[in-house]
Amino acid sequence: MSSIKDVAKAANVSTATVSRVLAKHPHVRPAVRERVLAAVAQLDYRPNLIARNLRSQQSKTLGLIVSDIRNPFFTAVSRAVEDTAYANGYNLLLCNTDENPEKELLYLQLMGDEQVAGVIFSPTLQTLNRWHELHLSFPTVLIDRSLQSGDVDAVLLDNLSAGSLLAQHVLSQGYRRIGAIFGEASTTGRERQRGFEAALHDAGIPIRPEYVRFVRPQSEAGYRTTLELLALPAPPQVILTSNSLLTAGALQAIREQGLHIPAQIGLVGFDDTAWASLVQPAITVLAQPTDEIGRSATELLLQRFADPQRPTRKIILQGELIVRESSVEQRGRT
Amino acid sequence: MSSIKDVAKAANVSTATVSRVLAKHPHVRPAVRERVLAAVAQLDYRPNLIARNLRSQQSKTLGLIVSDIRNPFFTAVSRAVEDTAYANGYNLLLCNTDENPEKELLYLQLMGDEQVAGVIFSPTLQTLNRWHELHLSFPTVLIDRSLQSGDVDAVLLDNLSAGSLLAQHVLSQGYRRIGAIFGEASTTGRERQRGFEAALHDAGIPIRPEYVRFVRPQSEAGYRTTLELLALPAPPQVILTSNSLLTAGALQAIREQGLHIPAQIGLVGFDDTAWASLVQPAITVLAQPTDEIGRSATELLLQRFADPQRPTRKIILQGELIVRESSVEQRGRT
DNA sequence: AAATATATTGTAATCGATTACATAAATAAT
DNA sequence: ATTATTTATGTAATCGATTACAATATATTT
Repeated sequence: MSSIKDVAKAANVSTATVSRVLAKHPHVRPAVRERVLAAVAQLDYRPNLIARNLRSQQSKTLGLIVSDIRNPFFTAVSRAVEDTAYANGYNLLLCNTDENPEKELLYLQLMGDEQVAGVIFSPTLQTLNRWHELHLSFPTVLIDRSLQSGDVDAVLLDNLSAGSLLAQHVLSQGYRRIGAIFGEASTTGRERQRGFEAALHDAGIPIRPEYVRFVRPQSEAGYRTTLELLALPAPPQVILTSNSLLTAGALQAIREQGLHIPAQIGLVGFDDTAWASLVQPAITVLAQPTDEIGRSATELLLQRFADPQRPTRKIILQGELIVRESSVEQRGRT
Repeated sequence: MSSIKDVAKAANVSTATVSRVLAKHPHVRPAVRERVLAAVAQLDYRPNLIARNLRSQQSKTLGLIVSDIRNPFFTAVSRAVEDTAYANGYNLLLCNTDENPEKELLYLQLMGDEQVAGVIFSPTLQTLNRWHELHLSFPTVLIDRSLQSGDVDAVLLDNLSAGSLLAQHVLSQGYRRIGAIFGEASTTGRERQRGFEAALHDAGIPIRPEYVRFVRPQSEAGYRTTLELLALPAPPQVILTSNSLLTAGALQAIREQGLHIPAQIGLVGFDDTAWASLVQPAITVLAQPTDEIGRSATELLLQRFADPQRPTRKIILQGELIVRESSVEQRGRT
């Protein structure tokens, strides 16, 4: 590994001159520039980024902190984040927190220690509530979840509308007894629930508390809760889930109970995963614009680097309702 | 941000002493240690990892270079890699190459520039062929794909056995006209094919070239190729695919043709994705031990750090055949 | 008590790149 | 031709932590 000193020696100039050539400063004689470039090529010199970072007090690394990269939503977002990051000369440090506030704090601290330029983060409610005690040394863009108060950059789905849209859809299909399973770990579930209930309210449908559940956003919980809902004296005619893991669990439970979708029970969920259109019947979903979420979040962060003073911004993106067979026409039912 | 100098000043000692206290060196008077620790706590001092890395000439970062994190195999592996990395005090830099050899070279170079401690890499055939020209400055563990010659650490599936196992399974189910779609980008597809053909050969079944295809390992190619296979004068009775994206495409094509699985056409594939057991009929798959692959690869890398001289090692893991409904009993067919 | 060993702490070099400042050389202006 | 500018390059400080070496203080041995 050759250093800038080796290049300087080989080109018979000072390290300062080498640095200037590489940084494309003006005021270097063409002849000298050529000598330096030749030495660089000759030695196959590559600047040491660690040294550069130390001196410049900033790195070209972004952090991405999500609960679990295996959640298809985060998988898709992370890919978009990486693409955008690399396109702008940044690399990506990845962390999984499992919705564990302690891990979140640990990783945020790590990001500080690593001197990342900034972080894209999907926090739990707990960490969100302590946000102002944290005093992070780097800018952050929240995704998927956010504070009520608008003092952090964020890219979010319009969860209220999304919840409403899904609810309106099942209502329009004639379903009246509507079960719903939301994630409990984040603000997202709550907001989707509010949209959901608003739609029911607007349609004059009473909300039955026993139909609305908040659980850990995992397949297993979706499975268990669906069985509970189906075991009610008057089970729901359709089940709405607020993330794809819950949907998978619900689907499994419905299958095990031998119920036919959508004739005996409807099913709708969030996130257009690979399998939502592969299962039969295909699942109606509220698709999130994952690519745009990842890209916008990264761009927001880059803009924040460019102007630390500018007012925070919340980007609210709309979901897209993709109607499939799992929630078809049910008019005439009770 | 306070530096070690600030701590030294606050504790009225030299920076060397602060460093010693933090590194838990012996030979520091308890009283001084306390003073330093108090100053550290007081100032909320955290060592600057960049400076530490520069001085120690090594970082605590691993690189993970895969073709696309959205491929469920890599998603699962990456999670295991992260867990193991973090458990050992390392963080993870993530790159997606899209099977593009230029991107691979670029990212390998980046890893060098970032002075990562090591890299876990799933390379294309092209890059593998040029491996010895590369002269990487860091140790590497290959996953999923490898060189014939055993001079790089690697963690691999026993692809030959896996291919055989799947082929034997469909043979045992009475299928005789067997179509197969393999990925073309890597050695993996070739090996699975060799296992596949060996099993057919052992069973005395002739191999029909028109049934065996090599394509880009993507859903779209799986779809197109399946349509081609189904359009043959004597279409295969079962289709074997060598990764989950191909399986998804094949499934879609079969569905579109209105064919019944497994009565009219069987389907088997690789990787036990979330959806393989959710679709109906559930898909028979050769499951890869993704957790173990990720963990082993990371551990292999850590062992390499500990002993750069030790001979390279190839860890060959066995896949598990999970028989589901997509490939049931077909005895009596022609 | 002197000599020797051990414990404790500080000074300063080091990692590799960047850059403020100084200096020298070349050019332009008077 | 002399002075003022501009251009080109080098010297050395800097980023923050680690550590070889030196220096001093304390303890142990004889």
